[in-house]
Amino acid sequence: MPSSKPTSVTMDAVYAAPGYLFRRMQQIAVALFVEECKAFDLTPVQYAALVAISTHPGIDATRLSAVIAFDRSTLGNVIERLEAKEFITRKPTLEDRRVKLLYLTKAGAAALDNIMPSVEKAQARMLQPLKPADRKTLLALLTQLVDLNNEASRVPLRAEDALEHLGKSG
Amino acid sequence: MPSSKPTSVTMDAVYAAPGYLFRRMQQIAVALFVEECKAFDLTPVQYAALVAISTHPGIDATRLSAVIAFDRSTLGNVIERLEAKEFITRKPTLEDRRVKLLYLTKAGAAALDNIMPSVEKAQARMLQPLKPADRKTLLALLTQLVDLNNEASRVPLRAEDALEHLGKSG
DNA sequence: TCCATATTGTCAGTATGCTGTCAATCTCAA
DNA sequence: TTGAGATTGACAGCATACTGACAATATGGA
Repeated sequence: MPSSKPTSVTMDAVYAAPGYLFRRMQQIAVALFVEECKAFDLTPVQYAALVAISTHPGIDATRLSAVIAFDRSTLGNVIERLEAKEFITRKPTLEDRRVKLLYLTKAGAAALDNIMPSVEKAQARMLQPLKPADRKTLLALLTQLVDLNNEASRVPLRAEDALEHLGKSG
Repeated sequence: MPSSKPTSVTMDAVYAAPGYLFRRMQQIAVALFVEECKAFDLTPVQYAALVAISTHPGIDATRLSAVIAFDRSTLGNVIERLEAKEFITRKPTLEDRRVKLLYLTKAGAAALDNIMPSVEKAQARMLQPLKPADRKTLLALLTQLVDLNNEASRVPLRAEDALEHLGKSG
């Protein structure tokens, strides 16, 4: 039974690794979102962006990326697609000719209203298999962990950044 | 306070949604993995594939996709890259001319040995911010949830599939 | 004012992930 | 044995994600 080779990794070790479990849950979460929301032509990412733009009308792309913890590069394409669907508009500003401010269109606002119940159903389904008490525990620990690990990701969440554009001319 | 408009979503609702938290933790987990393992030229996905091939020498791509819960399409590219790095080899078989069996090369086995400590360090860092007891709780709930939601993802985990190829000629 | 520096949106390149399709091949029942 | 149906690897197309670079523009100090 003993061997001269280094201890080899087993699949069980992989299955028990937090990184593997997070990847798997992300996979599952997206699948459930897509299944519940397929009628609305919005991905989870596009949905989050839409909510942020709805909450912060006139935000610019860089600020938006901080508010939803998205890479700036990735966000460019997301914005492009949301604009193609006519859910948002991009308006240049005279104050700073580099930035383009983002606004929800009527269609975008309507889409948001319509999709909400399905999003909530998807979110509920993710935790459904757990007992209610366990759901609360998991959610609390996860929230805590994401917050404490915020700086570890390339694009940390900066919810406050959303307010910056208000102070510019106000 | 009452309004004729539908209740609008807030960012706080997004931040508290399990789907958002899972996406965020996945982001963080990958960032930590890459940071710890950047010297080894292996992504988390490539690492998992390598472990599975190491554990199941002579597995084919379809079986492999079931063992690590990966889309078959995606896996093709992953295998391609692992082959380009000469960490694995693909060998056609006479029994079934459609399949190509996967084997670790010496370089692949060495890479796996070398990267292991860094992988473990990355995995540990993900949960580091939590109290030890909370880490155990989170891990247990997460394992449970992933298992119970297994069928929800497009590519459910089928760990047993790995053994199928053994029965063929044995 | 002018210039070093920073910021903004964009782009190219790489790597997951998913849907859907296809040709080659295998299997099994009629 | 043969032909319908399943399986396999491959591919095209779309949508995240990240790295690194770039031109246009802004900003603040010398």
